[in-house]
This record gives sequence, structure tokens and C-alpha cells, in this order.
Amino acid sequence: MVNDSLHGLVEQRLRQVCQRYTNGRREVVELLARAGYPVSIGDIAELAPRLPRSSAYRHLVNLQQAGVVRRVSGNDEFSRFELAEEITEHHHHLVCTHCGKVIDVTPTKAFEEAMNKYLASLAASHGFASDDHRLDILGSCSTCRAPQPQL
Amino acid sequence: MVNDSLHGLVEQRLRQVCQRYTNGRREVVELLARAGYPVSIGDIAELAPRLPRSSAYRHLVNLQQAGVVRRVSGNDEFSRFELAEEITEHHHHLVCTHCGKVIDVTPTKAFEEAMNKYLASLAASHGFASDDHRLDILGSCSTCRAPQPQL
DNA sequence: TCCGGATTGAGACTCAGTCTCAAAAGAGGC
DNA sequence: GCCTCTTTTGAGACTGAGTCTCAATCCGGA
Repeated sequence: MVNDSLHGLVEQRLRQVCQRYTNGRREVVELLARAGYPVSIGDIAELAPRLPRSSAYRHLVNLQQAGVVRRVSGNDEFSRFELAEEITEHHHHLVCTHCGKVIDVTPTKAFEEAMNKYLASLAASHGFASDDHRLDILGSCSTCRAPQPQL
Repeated sequence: MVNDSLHGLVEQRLRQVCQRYTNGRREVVELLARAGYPVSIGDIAELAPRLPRSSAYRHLVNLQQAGVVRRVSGNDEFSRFELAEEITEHHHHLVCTHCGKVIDVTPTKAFEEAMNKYLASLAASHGFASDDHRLDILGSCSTCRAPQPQL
């Protein structure tokens, strides 16, 4: 999952905006790639305790500018970060409204195509040009449903 | 738009959780209904300058507990609030990635049904029970596109 | 090796959002 | 109307995510 082509791609993207691919940035990218789900700043502090908070935020901002990382808003008040879809692949999120857990899910191509087509016309009817979409499925994960099987 | 049936419904909902429909809460509900788009705490401070911030937040929490209001996360870091869909109607958001503007859009019934069906099975395949979904269309509004017609 | 610009760490700062507590407002009984 | 008890409200202190600043460090090129 965390392979060389990922790092090559990230480095290239950073170079395009005149930035180096330093150890700190590499650490953040590896962490995001390994996690495989949108991580909060708390997760980062836990997974990379030696990385100062100010540096973590700065790396995330830089990587966002380079189009490598995107910010995701969950169900709670704080933001989470994940690798951009151009780096991984287009996906949506399953959000547990009880524990806040977020899981990535990849939709079928057919569904995406139908949705894109529909959304473009919906947007156009309101004077919008649609570039992208963001779809979150809200529900309860298996762990949170376990104690009450009849939810 | 801001009619008596709305207030009746809200009062009923509040009563169900043993709370009164006071002037402060009424003010917040009217403000949300009049706005017609998800408002941030900054918008509230602007639209109801006499309402203390702590009270505004408390009202929003109470109204959320009563199922009258829901929290929406936009493209930026802070939360926005809108009347719950049970009060208004199910809708999605057109989000302008340039100016942050959010517009409500109502999808067709056919589209919603197809999507719900698909999302339920997608969620189930990951052990989730899906209750609801949240779909934002990201793009650029007519105003932001105006200076560069070839976007 | 030296220089200049990019990057980093530490910590102060900002401000959205929460919490506390005393004052005010309501509901109900007399 | 008056008293009592509970709920609501306003003011402001507090918390913590996220930003900003600045001096120290790193790195590429000459």
C-alpha cells in the first residue's frame, strides 16, 4: 500500500509547487497511506507522537496545496485528513453517528456515472458548474449496534 | 415560509423532550427558517446581534436534541446549522468551492429512491446499517464563474 | 565552504465552542 | 397577587483545535 510510486507521485506534486519532499512530509504521507481512513489531528498525534503539532498542520496545508491531501469534515466538530482521490481512488465515506468512525467505500462505476450525470444537471439548473461531489452514508457500525441487536 | 405550523411542530418536538418553546429558541428557529441555507454561528451573530453566543449555542443544542435542527459541516472549518429535514424536506447542498456559498437543492424522488437502495446495500456489505446520507455537490457558482467564462 | 532560501520546532496567540453560576422568567399551587 | 420550585438565560471564564511568529536548522547550488 505504501509503495515507491506513491512517494514518487507526491514528490512530483510538491516540486510543481516548489516544495521539497522532506522527512516530516514523508512521515505524514506514510501515516495517511497506512491509516487508509480519514485521520484527525488527534490520530496523528497518537500515530506520530514525535511530530510537533504545528509541523503536522503545516505539512497538511502544504500537501493540500500540492493536491496530495484533502480535508474531510466528519460528523463531529474537528477536521480529518486523507490522501486525495487522485492519489488513491474516488470513494465515499461510511460514518458511524454513534462512535464517529469513518470507513472508506468505493462505489461501482455504473453508480458513479449515473450520479455524476444527474448531479451535473441538478447543479446546472441552479447556475452551478459541478466539479466533484462528496457523499457520506450515515449509520451505525457493527460494533455500535452489537449491544442492541434490535436497532 | 415562516408559518404557524412550523412553530407548532417545533413546540411539540420540544415538549416531547420536556422543554419550553421560549422567545430565544423561537428567534433561532425563525432565523434558520428565514435563511433557507445552513447558517454559521457568525451568520447568527450578524442576523441576531442581541442574542448572546452562549445562548445561541445552547438553543442550537436543545433544538438538535428535539430533532428540529441539524448540524452541517461545510467546506471550511466551522459548523453550520439548518432546520432538520423532517421539518423542511430532504435536500442536498451545492457548495461553491470558491466563495463558500451553500445552496439547498431538492433531488427527484426517483433519484433518491435509487440512491437509498444502492447505499443501503453498500453500507450492509461493510457491516453498517445506513440511516441517512449527506450529498454535497462541489463546484463554482455563477457569480464566481462570471469573470472567467472558460473555466 | 559559504550563502540564501526553504523547512522546522517551540510556543504564543486566536477564536469557535463549552461550561459554570447567579439572575430572571415561568408554571403551578395557595 | 404572592410564594416556591424548576427551567431558562446572560455574562464571562475556560478549553482546545488550528494559526502565526520567529529563531534555529537544513539543503541545494555556486
